[in-house]
This record gives sequence, C-alpha cells and structure tokens, in this order.
Amino acid sequence: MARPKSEEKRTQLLHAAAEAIAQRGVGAPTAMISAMAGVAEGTLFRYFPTKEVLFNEMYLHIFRQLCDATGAVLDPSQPLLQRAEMSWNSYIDWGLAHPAWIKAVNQLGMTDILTEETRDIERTLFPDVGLMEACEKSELFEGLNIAFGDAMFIAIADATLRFAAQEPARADEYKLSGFKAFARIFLTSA
Amino acid sequence: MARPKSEEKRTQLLHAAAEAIAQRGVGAPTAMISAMAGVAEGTLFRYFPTKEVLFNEMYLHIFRQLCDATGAVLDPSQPLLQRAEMSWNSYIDWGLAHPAWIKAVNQLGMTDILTEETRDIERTLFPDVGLMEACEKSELFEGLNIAFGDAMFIAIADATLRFAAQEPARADEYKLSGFKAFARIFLTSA
Amino acid sequence: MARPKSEEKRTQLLHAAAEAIAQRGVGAPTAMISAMAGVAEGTLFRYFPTKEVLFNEMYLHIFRQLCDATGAVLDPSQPLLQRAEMSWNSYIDWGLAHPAWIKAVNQLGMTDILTEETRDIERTLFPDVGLMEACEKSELFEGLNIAFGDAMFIAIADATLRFAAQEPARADEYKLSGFKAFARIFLTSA
Amino acid sequence: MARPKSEEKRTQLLHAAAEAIAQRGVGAPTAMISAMAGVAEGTLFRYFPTKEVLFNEMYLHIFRQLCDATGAVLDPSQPLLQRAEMSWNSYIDWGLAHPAWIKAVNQLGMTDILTEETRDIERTLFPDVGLMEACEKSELFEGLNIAFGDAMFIAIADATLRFAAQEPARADEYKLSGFKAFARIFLTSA
DNA sequence: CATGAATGAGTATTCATTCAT
DNA sequence: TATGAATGAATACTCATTCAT
Repeated sequence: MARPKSEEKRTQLLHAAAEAIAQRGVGAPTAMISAMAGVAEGTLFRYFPTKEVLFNEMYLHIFRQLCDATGAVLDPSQPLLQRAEMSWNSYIDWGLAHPAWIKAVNQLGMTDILTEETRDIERTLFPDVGLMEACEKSELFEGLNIAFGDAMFIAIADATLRFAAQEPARADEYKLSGFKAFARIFLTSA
Repeated sequence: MARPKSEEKRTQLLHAAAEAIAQRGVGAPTAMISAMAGVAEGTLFRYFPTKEVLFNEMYLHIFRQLCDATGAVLDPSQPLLQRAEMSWNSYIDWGLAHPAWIKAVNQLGMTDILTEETRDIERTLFPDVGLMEACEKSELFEGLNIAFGDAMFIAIADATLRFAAQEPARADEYKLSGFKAFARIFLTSA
Repeated sequence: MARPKSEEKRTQLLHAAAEAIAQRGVGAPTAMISAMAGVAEGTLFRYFPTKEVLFNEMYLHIFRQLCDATGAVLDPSQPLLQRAEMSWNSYIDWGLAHPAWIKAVNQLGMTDILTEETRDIERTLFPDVGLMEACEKSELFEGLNIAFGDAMFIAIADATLRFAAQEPARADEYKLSGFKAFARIFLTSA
Repeated sequence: MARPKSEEKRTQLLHAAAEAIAQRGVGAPTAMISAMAGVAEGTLFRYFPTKEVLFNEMYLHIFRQLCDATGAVLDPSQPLLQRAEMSWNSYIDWGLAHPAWIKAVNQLGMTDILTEETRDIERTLFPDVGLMEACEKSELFEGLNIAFGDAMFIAIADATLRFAAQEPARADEYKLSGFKAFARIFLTSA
C-alpha cells in the first residue's frame, strides 16, 4: 500500500521518539518528537495514526537494530561458548554506543503501552544464540519456558550495561566479568 | 493541635500511588491516586507537596518493605549460601505476593522522576546478604563496584519473578531454578 | 457584642493582610496572611467571616491611620495654606514611612473588592483640610462635586509619593515641589 | 505555511483580557478571556505563553492606543498651552469612551504583574506634550525627574476621569475644570 | 476560643489530534 | 503530501472555608 512518501522522515520520527522518551519519559509530547525529527506537528500523524502506534513501532525498530547487532556476529559453526560471547560483546557494545535507545526501550518495556502484538513480535526477533537449546538441555531449566535463558541474558546484560555506562573507563572489565558470570549459569557443567 | 495528620492516610496514599502507577504508569493522575486512597484531591497535597515527592517517597516506602521482607530472614550465623537462598526466596515470595508494587517500583526505577537523593537512600537500604563481601573476594568481580553483586541478584530475581508470575503453577520451580542459576555465579568455586 | 477575644490578634491580622497584599496582590492567600499574623489558618475566620470582609476592614483600618496622621496636625486657627501644607507633609511622611500600606490601599482601591459601604465610610474619614470649602468657593470648581478637591490632593500626593520613594535622597524636594504644585490649583488667586 | 496566525485573534484576546480585568480584576480566569475573545481555551496560549505575558502585552497595547489618541492631536506649531489642552481633551475623551480599558490599565498598573521591561517601554510611549521641557524650565520642578510632569498630567486626568465618568452629564465641566487646574501648575507665571 | 486537617471547586497550562490551507 | 493553527479535554496544584479536636 501507499507507504507515505519519505522513508527517511519515518526513520527520523522513530529515532526522535526514542530520543524524546530517553529524555522525558513516555510522557514526551508528540510536538517534541516532531520538532526533534525536523517535521511539522501534523506530519507525525501522517506516518503514525497515534502516539501509541508510534511508540510500538519505535520499540520494534530499535529492538530490531539491537538484535541485528547482536545476531550479526553469530557464526553457527562455532561452539556455544564462543557464539554467546560474541553476541554478549556485541550487545554490550551496542548498548554503550546507544545509551538513549537502551533507555527508551527499557522505559517503554515496563509500560502497558506496548501491545500484546508487539510483545509477540519481539519474542520472534531475538537472535538464536543457542540459549533456548541450552535451556532445554540444562538440568537447571528443565521443563521451564525456553525463553528463560534469553531473559537471563538480557537481564544480566542490562545490569552490566548500567555499571559499564557509569564507569566508562572500566567498561571492558564489566563487559568481561558480566559475561563470565552469565557463562557460569549456562556453561558450567553441573 | 487541632487534629494530627493521619499516618494512616499517608500510608493509604503511598499504596494508592503504587497501585495507580502499576495500572496506568507514571502518568497516573493524582486525582486517581487520591480517589484510590479514599481522600479528597487536595488532601494528597497536604501530605506530599508534589506528585514527584509522592512518587519518590512511595518508591522508598515500597523498597523498604521489600528489603524488610528480604532481610528479615537473614541469620548471620548461617553460611552465605543459606543466607542467600533465604533472602532469594523471601524476595520472590514477596514479589509474587505484591505484583503491583513490584511493577510500580520497576516502572518508577526506569524513570528520571527518582531523585539522586532517593537513589542514594535506596543503596543504603538493601540488606547485606553478604554479596558485597562475596563480590570483593570473587576473582570475577575483583576491583569492580561492590554493588554489582546486589544488582545481579535483583536483575535475575526480577526476571525470575516475571516468569513465575506468568506461570503461577510453576512458580516454585522458577524460584528454585532462578536461585540455582544465581548461586552458580557467586558460589561456584572457580 | 462578643468581639472576639484578642484585639491584638485582630490588629495583627489587619496588618498582615496589608503586608500580604503589598507583596502578592489581592490574590494573596488567607493562609499567608494568617501565617504572617502568627495565628492558625482557621483563626483568621473567627475574626473575619470572609476574605473580602477582612480586606474591607483592613482598607478602612489603614485609611483611618493615614487620616489620623494627616489630620492630627490640623490647627483650625491657621489659614488654609498652612493647614494644607501641614497635612500635605504629614501625608507624604506617613506614606514614605509605610510604603507597604500605601501600596496595599492603592491596590485594593482599584478593585471591586471594596463595597459601596466601605467607599461611603472612606469619604467620611478624610480630614477636613478645608479643601471642600475652597472647592465650593473656587470659581474653578463651582458647582462640581465638593470631593473633587480631596481627590486632587490625594492624586497629586500619590504621584509625588511615587517619585519621592524612588529617589529617597530627594524626598524633601519632591515633597515641597508637589505641595507647591498642588497649592497653585487651590491657592492661586485667579 | 498551513495557516498564518491570525492578527485579528491576537487583538481579540488583548481586548478580551482588558475587558475581563475590568470586570473581575487580575484574577480573571484565562478561560473567561478566551471565551470573551471567541476562541478555545488552548488557543490563548498559542498567542501568549502565559497569562502574565498576555497581561503585559495587553497593557502596552492599550497604553499605546491611549497615547495615540492623546498624541495624534499634537501640533508642534502651537504654543504649549494649546497643545496641552488638545492632549488633555483627547485623553479625557478617550478615557470616557473606553472606561473598561482605563480601569484595566489602572488596575494592572498597581500590580507587580507588569515587568520592568514593560515599565521601560511605557515610559517611551507617552507622547511629548511638552511637559518634560516645561518641567525642566519650571522653577518648581528644577532638578527633579522630568517625568514628574507627565505623572502629574496622568494623575490629575485620572482623578478627573473618575468624576466625569460618575456624572456623565457634566463630563465637559469636569474636563474643563480639570484642565484649568492642571494648567495652573505648569502655566502659571510664578 | 484556637487550631490545623480536610475538603473540592477553581485555575493555568499542556497536549494528542484534527483539518483548513 | 506537508504544514501548523485550532481545539478542548485532561491534569497538577491552590485556596477559601469548614469543622473535629
């Protein structure tokens, strides 16, 4: 269908929305978003029918980028440990490089603004680092939801990110320690 | 004095605020909060000068309760593993018993509404499960911020909580698996 | 009738009201006034049934003081010119000594808060400097409202006061020049 | 551009503000003002960011009109006496024709709502009737602020206006007597 | 009589959305 | 299609007044 004219403006709006949420929370006015995107107030609504739709699409847009960064480095021929570490490092690096986006996504994620549909798509998106399989095999997570592994990955990574962002000088140490901690969960032979 | 300001109303407002945030996010109207607390709109502002102050105090109030629950079970004579498990279980149990409060605290925690002062007090509050000491001794976290351990505890517990809350029938399994995973980080002999 | 207990509190409230209006205009909250008077919020309403009544009584109270100061110096045995000058000087001196009260009275005077009754009493209060008689006799004001003279006195004095207050160092010069100007109106032989 | 902001609406808001202040004082609600202007409540704030700004701009707008009326009749070739009388008459006529505006301006003028900037501009605006020069030359006002003359003009005119407005049938008599009184100050040969 | 907690109507301002240009 | 002026419902906070203590 007639996707509105400028794909560029769409992207600008998406990014502006993320930036605005990072700065002012989900209460950030649409007028602020359109201003940051360099378009008129009304234009925003030609690309997204409501603020909520904009936020949902923004969430997936950013999450997709995060997943791209995290998944791009996956080499199926490598063993789980290596793959996991590559992904971990990419995740942390991406997070450090895009603090506003991380903040926006985390903030939005706590909210009921995200629709069930968005949550469904989100689950689809996270790259298969091998944790689901590891989850299934692990006597620790036997029988539990296979997304539990990914959730741990993200939970620990986000905590790590917070400390790394606060002490940039030692970001690498946090990155490494965080991963080692994470690895112990999945890669320790009982 | 004419009538002392009612400690009960204060508490009702605090709890109403938590409930309201859980239901409608930080944009929840003060009118909704006062209604839920069973007081007049203006009364809220005799107890808390602004919405932000209310939210900050609410955050600490709830966090304090959470810490009380988590820390009450600590028995210094027990070894770290046991202490950690007791606290872990209390945390998860408390979280399952108060889903709205957990949601409110998490939501508020992502926000810039919390002042630096609130954050400072928060750090003071979390009970000493022994993770800071473990952090310092661990070769994993050597030299890093000693709050990293507590952060991991909370990050993993919150992730666990989310899954447990979603599948209440297996809450105990999640609780146990979550703890085992956490324990591997701190209690694995390298 | 049972005038409420403390005449002192009544006066404090009156003065506090004047001060509050000077500082914040007629929108000054009753709570501010009671605080400035050193009494509880509710106490104000035991002395004055409404804010408007308080303001009306305050207006007359202050105006009465002003008139006392202006009229006290009148010596009926002196000729008009001297009497007028004495009064003029007292008015200006009193105004310079009580800037907040002048401000409050002027501010309130422009407002519809003052009742017709208050206005009536006010007219009664201004001391008879002799201007009414001078008015009647003057071919200038023949047949016009005899209060016109007092109004001129006050109008010119207030303007003088504004300049004198702004340049306190030359207050005396303004006082003298203002009076001379005023005198030309009434005391010039056509 | 979508639609230019309407200069007409701006003016309507300005006039509505004056009318509202005349009727209800500076506490007049913005909702009342927008209603009187025939626009939506929110529209007011697209033209003036705050009520205070609106009031300041209104003050200057009205004062400018008053000055235009008063100054338009000035003919530099005429002697001071004639010029002053022309201006005086215009002032009184304008005031009688726009009682609400006069009331609004006087009310606002007593208030701290007017900024220092507004006061500065105001001083700039009053037409040069020749009183400043007369002030300088007069032995009466020698060395004093040259604005003293204008202040007297306005003070006496406003007092005159009040009486004239109250007895419209004799407005002309007040107008003439007021001017004669004023003239004695400046135009009496010592 | 004095107090100050409680009230709820009232107010300035914001903001998502619409629509005339 | 893009714009931004216009809208009015929604919201945080204030304040005169009441009344239980």
